[in-house]
Amino acid sequence: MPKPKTAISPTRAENYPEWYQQVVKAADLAENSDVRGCMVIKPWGYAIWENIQRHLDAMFKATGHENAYFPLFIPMSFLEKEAEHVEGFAKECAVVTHHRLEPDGQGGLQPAPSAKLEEPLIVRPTSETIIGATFARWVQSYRDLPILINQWANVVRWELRTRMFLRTAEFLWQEGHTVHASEQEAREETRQMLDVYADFAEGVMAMPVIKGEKTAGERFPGAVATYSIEALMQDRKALQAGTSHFLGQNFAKAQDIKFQNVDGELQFAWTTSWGVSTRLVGGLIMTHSDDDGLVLPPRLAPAQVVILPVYRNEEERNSVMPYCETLKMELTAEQFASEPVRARIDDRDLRGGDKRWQWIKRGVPLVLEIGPRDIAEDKVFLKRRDVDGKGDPVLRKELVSTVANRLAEIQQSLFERAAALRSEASVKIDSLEKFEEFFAESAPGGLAYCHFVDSPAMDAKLKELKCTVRCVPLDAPSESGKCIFTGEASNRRGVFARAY
RNA sequence: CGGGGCGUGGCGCAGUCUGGUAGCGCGCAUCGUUCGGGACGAUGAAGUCGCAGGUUCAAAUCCUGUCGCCCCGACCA
Repeated sequence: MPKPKTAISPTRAENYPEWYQQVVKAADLAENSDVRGCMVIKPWGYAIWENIQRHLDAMFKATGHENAYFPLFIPMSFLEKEAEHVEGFAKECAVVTHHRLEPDGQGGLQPAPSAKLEEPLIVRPTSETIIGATFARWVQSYRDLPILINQWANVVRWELRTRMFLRTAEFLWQEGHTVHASEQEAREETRQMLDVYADFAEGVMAMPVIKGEKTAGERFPGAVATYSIEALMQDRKALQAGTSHFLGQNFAKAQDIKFQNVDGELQFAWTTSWGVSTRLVGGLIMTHSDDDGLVLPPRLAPAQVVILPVYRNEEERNSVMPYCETLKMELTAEQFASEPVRARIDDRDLRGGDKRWQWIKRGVPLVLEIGPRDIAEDKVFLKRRDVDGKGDPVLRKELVSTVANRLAEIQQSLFERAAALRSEASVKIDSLEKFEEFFAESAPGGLAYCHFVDSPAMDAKLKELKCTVRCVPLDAPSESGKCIFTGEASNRRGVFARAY
């Protein structure tokens, strides 16, 4: 049987969405569950999420936030308090109506009519309302502010069409919720957390992002302003990777979050909320992976170095294994990005080629093979995941002293590769004609920077082209121009793209 | 909610039109030969054919009902 050229089939070029599914499967990240739209996150995928959590959590704490936990259930009436919020989420809420089951008389179960809840509970799609109601009790004086809270949780949004990690009915995330005495402070918080997300995405995930503000149509329901980080995937579609919302006094008024200021006057507080989810894992996959499977940036890799012992018999094993064990200890004594290098030995009773390909598909940055021949020369055989080729022999001593540098190099090169794709796919467009060409069905697409003014005409055109306005970049220079859709005057460009 | 498709060992499928002993590939287990880029051979374990009725001497196959899943659309802070 001829060896397939690539570990993943189809390739990205052949069928990108199918390639994505196959990578998730081949890398052992997750699988579909018995519940529609919900996935089982497997150990390798969950370990990546844990690394994401660990880094973000440290960044949240470094900016003064504390973790807390609020209920999974929210009384239905809470959702009704903020009109726009209802509009946004009501259509996709799971509702709990009973608290007991009973036999249905046909061998099955049914909700007991006598156990019907007086007021239905919804499973949180996001927690602004319940957290806001709680905050209302916590806040009385300006001395109680600011409140800076984060929670790690699961939420449910009954999406009709789901894709693993990118959009699932239940997903894991963190949601930050803060309360401030002044508008300015709340606005600064919103922007600070957007910066945290961007720093994390670029520094830890090696995923370049654009920081920007959402247009009115794309705003979080109930928010005054929504900011996001937007990343470009390898198929040139954009992915919203994180959002930070300035909620103004909307939720404070809806939920009665009031305090007395220095002058004894009663005022509504200013709130923010911000979140990222397991969708980041989807972004990670689509930013770096190739036709042999997942490619992990070292800072998030559950294992940064995997050692594969090669031996044919017990005698060889007895010399190879201790060599590997010592090497592993030497490697884990090294530091990369202020953490011990994560190395592991794969001594499973599997064929060598099989094992090697498993780790390639799982995206491990460095894979080492060590057999009697290497030991004789005090070498290891090193394969770097992000570059083509079989690998090279390296002196053991040299490997140990350079492992941190090599990981840093991979981290850097992944970022640069992604940034290069993005700049190649980014263009300024100043006419509707060019815009239509750029987003034509047959065109590769990408990021189009255009002058625009929100209008029904624009919405219609975007819908026709299956394209969306992603954001107005915060670092966009002010320049005068004309909206490509209506010709109205505009002083800033927005980013347009097809999106997930 | 509209259109289409599919439910058969762990996974992927054939068999259904034309009713007659449930099959194939992968995976799994054992043994042997192999082994530095995805091995090969032999043997073996594993399925009440989504569920419930009906027709029939006989149903994976035909009929009725029902449940579930997938794809396309609509929807998607």
